[in-house]
Amino acid sequence: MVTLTTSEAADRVGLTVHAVRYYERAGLIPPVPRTAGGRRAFDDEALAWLEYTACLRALGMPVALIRRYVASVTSGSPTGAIDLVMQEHVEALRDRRAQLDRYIEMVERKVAARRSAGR
Amino acid sequence: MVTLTTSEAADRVGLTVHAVRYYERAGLIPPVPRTAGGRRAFDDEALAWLEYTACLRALGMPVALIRRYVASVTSGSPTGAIDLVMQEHVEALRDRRAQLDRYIEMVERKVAARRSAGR
DNA sequence: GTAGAACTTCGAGCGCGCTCGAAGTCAAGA
DNA sequence: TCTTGACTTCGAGCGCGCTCGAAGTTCTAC
Repeated sequence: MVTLTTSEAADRVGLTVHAVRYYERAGLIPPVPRTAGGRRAFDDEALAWLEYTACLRALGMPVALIRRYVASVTSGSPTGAIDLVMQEHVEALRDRRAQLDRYIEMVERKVAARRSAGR
Repeated sequence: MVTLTTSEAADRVGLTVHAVRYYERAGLIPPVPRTAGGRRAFDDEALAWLEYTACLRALGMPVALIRRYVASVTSGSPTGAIDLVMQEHVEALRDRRAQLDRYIEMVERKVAARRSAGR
């Protein structure tokens, strides 16, 4: 089994080592397997979690919500409540996308107007 | 000329009065016209600025950048540099939208997978 | 065996973007 | 005129999400 060190994993997902450690400490990813010497050894699963969490953060999902999600999944909680939360997040993302479309158009018009007005 | 008070303007664009005052103080909007008593009286132009700035903030444009933009426009600076910055921001928005699309799909797959796996 | 790099934990600090409270001023209604 | 309440400035405080430094440990190369 190939494993990665903290810095390798951080590079892989585009985070700093500090951020990666913070993610584990803050419960944004499940505990990462360790070597005999106590160092993190990211296996495929740990890396997948890290990637997924990095994605959720990039989407603007709050740390507290990701923490709840991770806790729910790792505890094997049978309630579907957290999935509902995720579903809602996806809905919110769609809204945000639509809003983004409108905003892009608005900013473009502004820029174009200023350009045609001779700066 | 119809003008709005701070709280009316704030309601209109979905900000708090504190945030509106902060925006002016921080140079995110040009100085707002005042009544004889020193109170803000938002005319159409001031309101348009407020709406636009609120939009830019919602898009994630940093306060410092908006400040530069506002300073550039209000000073009538002839350089097109700030427009370039805005153009770059629009490009960044497009990238972000594309990323958002990918992420939405990714999260959806995850949610669907957990659902079909019986929670 | 030892130097040095890379890792570890812990806790403090920081930048952003507001947010709020204090203390005072202004405006509209009774 | 007086009350009520929304407005004003100013500066401090705060929550989030890292970020960094200190002090110590472990791994790797020589």
